[in-house]
Amino acid sequence: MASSDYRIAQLAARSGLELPLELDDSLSQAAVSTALVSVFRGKFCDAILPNRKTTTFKKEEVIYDVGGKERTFFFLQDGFVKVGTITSDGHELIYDVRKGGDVVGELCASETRRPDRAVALEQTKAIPVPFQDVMEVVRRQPDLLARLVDVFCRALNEAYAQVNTLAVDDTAHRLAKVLLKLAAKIGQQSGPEVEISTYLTQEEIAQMVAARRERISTALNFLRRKRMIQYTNHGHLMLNVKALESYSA
Amino acid sequence: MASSDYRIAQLAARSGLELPLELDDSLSQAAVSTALVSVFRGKFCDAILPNRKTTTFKKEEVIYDVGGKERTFFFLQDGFVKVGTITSDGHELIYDVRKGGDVVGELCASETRRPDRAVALEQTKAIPVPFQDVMEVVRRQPDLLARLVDVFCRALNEAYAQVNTLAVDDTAHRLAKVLLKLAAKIGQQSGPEVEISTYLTQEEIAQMVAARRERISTALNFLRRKRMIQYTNHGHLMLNVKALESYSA
DNA sequence: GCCTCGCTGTTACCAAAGTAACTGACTCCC
DNA sequence: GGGAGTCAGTTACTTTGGTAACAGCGAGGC
Repeated sequence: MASSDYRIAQLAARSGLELPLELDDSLSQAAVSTALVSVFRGKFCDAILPNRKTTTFKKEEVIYDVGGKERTFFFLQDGFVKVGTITSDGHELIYDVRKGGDVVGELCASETRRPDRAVALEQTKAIPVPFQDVMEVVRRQPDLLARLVDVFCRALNEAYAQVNTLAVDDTAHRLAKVLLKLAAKIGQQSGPEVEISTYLTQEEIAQMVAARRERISTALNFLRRKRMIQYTNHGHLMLNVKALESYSA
Repeated sequence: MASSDYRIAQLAARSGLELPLELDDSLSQAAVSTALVSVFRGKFCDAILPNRKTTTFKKEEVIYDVGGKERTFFFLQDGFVKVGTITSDGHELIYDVRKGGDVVGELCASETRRPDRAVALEQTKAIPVPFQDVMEVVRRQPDLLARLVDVFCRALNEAYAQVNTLAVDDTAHRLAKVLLKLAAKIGQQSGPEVEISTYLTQEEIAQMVAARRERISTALNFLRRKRMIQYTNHGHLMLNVKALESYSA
């Protein structure tokens, strides 16, 4: 049903038809998942971060890049970062978005050349820590082991979730899932909705969904007509999390 | 060039045309990547496995399933296992294939309900070890930490590689990459080629490639006509690794 | 103010992949 | 030896998504 709606919307877009703006009858309470918050906060930071210097990255600045050989984790203090790679055909592909309290760069644990890259979406403060130091701290304080394992395991889970959605969902459903992930990770409650306060271009969203920008434009409009999201031209996204969840399920 | 060949092959298949069986002029030496062999062999096994009992799983038997709540790793002694999940639309999706010396079930480290499943492709011997015991051993022998991290990090790398290929490659290229992965993981050198000795149906290969079985049939035939692979009806795959690598690059 | 540039929205067209349906070959079991 | 079941190969048709091209809009610089 939802799927065939979207198909009709696509056809309508092509044929220039205007769709009625149906009011969604589920006036839902948005709820932000706290699934992936700040796994490294607390003890880990206390143990590893004192006496290290913070680096500040400007918006758009590359924190580390594909092919990099320095084996360092970055503990994000503040700001937002996109983690992804450059595909063989030269396009950017975004795996994940992380924020203050998260770590990035963990893939250097087994590779000598980084397969991924991280770029600041906003001005971001991060503390670089050599991988060896991380291991050393964990060896000395074995109760931190669970935290370290958790970081990898969550990332792995999410990566598989992405494989799943790429394997079965169409663009609109993938987009809904990406928006929900953003809500959980960088969204802030704003009345009944969740707001994404950092501005993302459709191109960037397309890189997260793994689809062309044009499709994203159509799909965002579709979700907006369905009252699952709101946005204006260069404005912020406001998400109706409950509606998106029921759509993407 | 290679891509447009495949397109022509598809059109030919539709129109009933027969293509000339071009001889591939690169008489290459196959080389099996040893990237992912047996990370947990050696010290880890010595430390964790003595005095535990082996479980034997028959071909097709489920080792653990989606939704399972037991938090155990399985150390594979012998045999071949597929790791994957059941998608929301009820189809199986295969993430990975593992063999004696590898571990499966590592995702239980952060989830309470397993998101994945593992099924024996052949008769398989495995030693179940509660996650807590794994952590305990690592705490006691911190030099094993690197091994544990490596297991997760490699899996994460591979998962991202899968996201990449799903995002950019067509079916034939994804298939070539899956075959190379199989060669590296469960292949055995056989003269100039690499043989996949466990029999996989096209349906199973389709679940690894995330495409319909019919596409796989067409794509396998395409690769066979190009002399990149050999196989007979219920027979084993023989891979020309070098040719596949140059195709999938 | 005007102009450029980057972002969004939309279209017509084409290529890739899913769907459904059927055929033939082989295996296993009675 | 016959029949059922499973797997591979192929096709016609439909749906989805990528391609290319362009128009409108708004912000910022000159």
